[in-house]
Amino acid sequence: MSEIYSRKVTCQNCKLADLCLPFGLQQTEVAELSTIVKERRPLQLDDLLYWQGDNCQSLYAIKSGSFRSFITNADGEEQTIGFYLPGEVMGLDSLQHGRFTCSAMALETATVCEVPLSNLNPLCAKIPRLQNQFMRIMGKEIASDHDKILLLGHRSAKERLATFLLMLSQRYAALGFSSTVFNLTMSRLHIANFLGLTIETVSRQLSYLSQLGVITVKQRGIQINNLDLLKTIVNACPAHCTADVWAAS
Amino acid sequence: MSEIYSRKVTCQNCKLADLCLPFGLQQTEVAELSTIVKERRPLQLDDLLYWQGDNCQSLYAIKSGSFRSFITNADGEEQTIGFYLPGEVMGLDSLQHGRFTCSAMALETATVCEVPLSNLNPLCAKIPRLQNQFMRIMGKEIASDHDKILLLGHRSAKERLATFLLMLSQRYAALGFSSTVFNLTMSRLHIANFLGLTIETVSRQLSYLSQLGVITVKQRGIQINNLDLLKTIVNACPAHCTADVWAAS
DNA sequence: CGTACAATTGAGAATCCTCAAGAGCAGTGG
DNA sequence: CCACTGCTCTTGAGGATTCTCAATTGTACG
Repeated sequence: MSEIYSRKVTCQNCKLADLCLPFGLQQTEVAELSTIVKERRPLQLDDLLYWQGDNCQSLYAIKSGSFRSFITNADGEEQTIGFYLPGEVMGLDSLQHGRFTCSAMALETATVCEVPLSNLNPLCAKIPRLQNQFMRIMGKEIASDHDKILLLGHRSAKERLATFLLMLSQRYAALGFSSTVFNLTMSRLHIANFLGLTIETVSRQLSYLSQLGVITVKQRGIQINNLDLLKTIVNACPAHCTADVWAAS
Repeated sequence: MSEIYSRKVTCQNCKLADLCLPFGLQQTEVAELSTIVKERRPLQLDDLLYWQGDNCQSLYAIKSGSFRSFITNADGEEQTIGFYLPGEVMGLDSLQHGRFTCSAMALETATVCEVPLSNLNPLCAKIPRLQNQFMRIMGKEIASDHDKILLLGHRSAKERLATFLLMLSQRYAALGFSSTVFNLTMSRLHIANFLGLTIETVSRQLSYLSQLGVITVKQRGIQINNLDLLKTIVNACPAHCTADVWAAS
């Protein structure tokens, strides 16, 4: 571990560059961006990256590991808003008033690149390509949030689970990982909390998908056996469809 | 009508400036911004401002009226993502790939200011305050979407309706309109579609809130009689609470 | 090996949906 | 002015999905 962190890590040699702020930039521009990245910070499981209400000085790009963002309501209940994987940028919700509107917690050992806003803004003005990429990242966050709104507003428990797995699959694929075999870094409770379901319902739907043969579940381990069928369930499964209908296809 | 549109409309004399892109800018900067606003376009009920999949050349700031944004799925079903009021900017979801990921339709007679991206980006680089305000607007969109995710994932039908009305109330208040008396510009169907409910449930919950005396409903007309109680329902109403509990407070 | 925690499975209850009918309102035409 | 039509909205009854409560199983860790 220490060997990894002693080696100088820059945006130039980062494998995630194409998903992150450097995408589309020229070599010299990436180098310039790299100079403003303040710190590569390691975190452990359940470490808080930032807390709801904190003053936001920086955005955070995930270099490794995964995070959960959540809002704590007046009763102290945590309500999960989303999950973040490497290459994704966290903290964009704070740009409205300069304060984080949610908290971010590490789901496993993780590292983040801290990008101070006081440096990023001038650099965006100087490098139009960076400005464009930052816009793309914000647009992606908004489009992704719209997908979540669709998911929560218009899908049954079965579809929510299928969609959740498919989204993870696609995000892992974009990272160069397997799209069919991966480990969930979040607990059933976090999944349930995110999908607006109970852990029992999450467990039941996972069992159901497992019985169909679409996936194999072994604790946090997920294997997708039939990606096409999973997509079919995501797109067209009406609330009243039965197991038999889908088993037949 | 023609009289209004013949008069030169600029960002400088726009009453919504403080909610929109000009906020925080100096006089000369507002004037400069105003020159890139291409067109003030009037629309009628059910007119499409843009269509899902269209190439996005411009963002649209609402000057008057209201809009509904929605995604059409493979089966042709419309799924409402959100509602937009004057001073709000539409089209931010398209910044990821340059194409609109949803459609926008006028809920009533409306006018929008078209802001070409090809002009806005260079101007942001030139005017840091505009850059900052644009960031704030995008942050607001993201924070607002997070609120919707919370609403749909963690709230009962009763709370969803109460929250929906409270959010509208606050947005109207920000516009200088009454926060307690307003007309819904969207049908029950659109509300239901947005909240992930059926129109029957929406109607029932409105009746319920009406019986409690919290609101008075007359078709599209809404009057909030007890804003505090409405907020109480929004914040703390567990799924199993009964009418009596709330009537007592 | 025992404890603590996470996850699964089952049975009954509550919420919300589906289907159906009726009421209210706007617009049209006689 | 009134009846008719079409539409939106409301209200009711029964059914389906999901939640709640409870017990069991499985896994990790000391």
